[in-house]
Amino acid sequence: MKTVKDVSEITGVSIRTLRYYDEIGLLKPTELTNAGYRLYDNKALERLQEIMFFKELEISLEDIKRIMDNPNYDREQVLLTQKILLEQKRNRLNGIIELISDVMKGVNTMSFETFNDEEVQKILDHTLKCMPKESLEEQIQKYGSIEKYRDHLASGFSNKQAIADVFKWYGGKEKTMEAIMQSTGNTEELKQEQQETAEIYKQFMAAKESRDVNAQKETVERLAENYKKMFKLDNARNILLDLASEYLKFSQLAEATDSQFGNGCSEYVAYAIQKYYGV
Amino acid sequence: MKTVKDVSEITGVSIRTLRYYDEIGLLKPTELTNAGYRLYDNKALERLQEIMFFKELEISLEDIKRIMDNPNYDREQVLLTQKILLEQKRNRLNGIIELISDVMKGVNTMSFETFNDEEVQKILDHTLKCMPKESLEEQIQKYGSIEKYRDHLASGFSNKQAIADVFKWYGGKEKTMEAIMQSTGNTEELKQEQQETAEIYKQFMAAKESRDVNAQKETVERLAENYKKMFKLDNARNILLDLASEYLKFSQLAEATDSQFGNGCSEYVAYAIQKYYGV
DNA sequence: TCTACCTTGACGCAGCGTCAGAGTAG
DNA sequence: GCTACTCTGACGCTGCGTCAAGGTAG
Repeated sequence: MKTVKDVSEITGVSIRTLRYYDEIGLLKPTELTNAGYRLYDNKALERLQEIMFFKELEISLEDIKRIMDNPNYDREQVLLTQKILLEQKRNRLNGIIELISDVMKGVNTMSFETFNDEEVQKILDHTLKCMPKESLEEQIQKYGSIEKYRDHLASGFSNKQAIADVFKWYGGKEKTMEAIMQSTGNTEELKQEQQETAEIYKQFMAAKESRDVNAQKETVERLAENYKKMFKLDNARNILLDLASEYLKFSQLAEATDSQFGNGCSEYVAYAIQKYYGV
Repeated sequence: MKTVKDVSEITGVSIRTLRYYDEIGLLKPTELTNAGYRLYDNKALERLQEIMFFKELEISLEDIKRIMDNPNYDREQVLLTQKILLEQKRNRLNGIIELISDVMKGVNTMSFETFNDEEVQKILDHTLKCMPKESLEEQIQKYGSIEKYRDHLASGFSNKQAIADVFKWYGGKEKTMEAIMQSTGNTEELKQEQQETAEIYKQFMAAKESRDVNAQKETVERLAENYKKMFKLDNARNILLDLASEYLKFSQLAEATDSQFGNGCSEYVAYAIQKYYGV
């Protein structure tokens, strides 16, 4: 029979921990002396070893208790679930690590101030100038005059949430301005980008059919690269995650995507993105 | 001026969180009404956005506060530190995930019972039978008789901690027995294994010289593979981590390794292993 | 009697969620 | 006066570390 100190020294588990395990009923001492001293036998030690093993797998004490108290509990199922959970966590960390790396590349600019009027004017000018003639005329038709359309665009800048999202993608005001100013209205380029995007979505549908986990992952990476190029982003994580949640809202965007590439496409892409980034 | 509810709806941050940020001084409301209602202006919203951004990077609220309250605080340094920390976490997860995968392959056996006498006898018989003749004779010289040597070996089985370690490597009793019984005393094989190990350690020293992070990682992987083969393990994580901590104790093993492969070798290998598994 | 153990509380940690009870704005 | 807010406590969660105050074994 060993005292708490013995057990602690043998196993490296702290005395407080032994008390706690007793408290929550995970590891009761084999017996108690008259004075209430805890005594453990070898079986208790073995149980403790097994507890430590599961703890290393980051399984919660409550789950460990469940596993060990029902010998017919499906350990394999528990391990599998735990593995999936840890993979998710790891993927999330990978996403964040990548985000930090990319933020650090352009680390000089991380202010979250909103645009002032002058900057808004500049952006609008640029936007209108770069729009393809046909779509500009279309919009003018729709809004009545170019001034009204301009006001509509400007009103977008009062939508705090939208701006916050954009900042989140770009990491700050300067970057956002820069990206907007660099974007051209080059129709040819636009077409190419659309074609590339279409291909990627087809690739998603193929991965969906074949249930190929690796293909799924690679397609998400391709999509990320594409978004980085298209929007001149350093990092695509946030914008892709926003895209995913938009898809999952059964929004117009989801409908449009599904009707173009097949039913369930948007849902699959959303799922793939979230899985990739561990969300 | 926005109330807590407005801010919560705009940003998705809960009201309780706003109260908490006020409490710890991370985000104070712009002003308070006579009745004590919290009111926030746009600047506060922007600050909140920035807070959310840092929070996404898993930076603690205390650190966020420090970063934001000293504008001349070295953000780049904070990001770098955070990145290293997250990479460490990720590596740890990778190790655990691998461990689970390997445990699941031989999932039938996960009992931590100790050996009974009969089993101990079997193991001892096998060990003695497989030992190269010269070393057996050497040990007999040392201990006086074969019986005494046998007793010495058997006493090793009463060292609970050693057994616990072995079980941790193998995942249970059955596996351990199996591994022991399969191990042969083939001298030729042993020599080859030693040579392979020596090569790996030289590779470590080369990586040490060149400060090549990738080479370091790959060498750890090679070492892991080697251990798996040598000891017929499913997974080498635990045994390598034990090896690392043994090296860091400036033990005999560390001294021997250093004298064979060069000064600082054991320390470097230990560091590489711990880094690889994120410990 | 001295010393090295042992015991049971109880607070603290991070970042809020989730009540309860009471006041306030419109 | 009704409703939808708002406020300030205060406890709970996880897994212990770290005291304090007091009993016990040898």
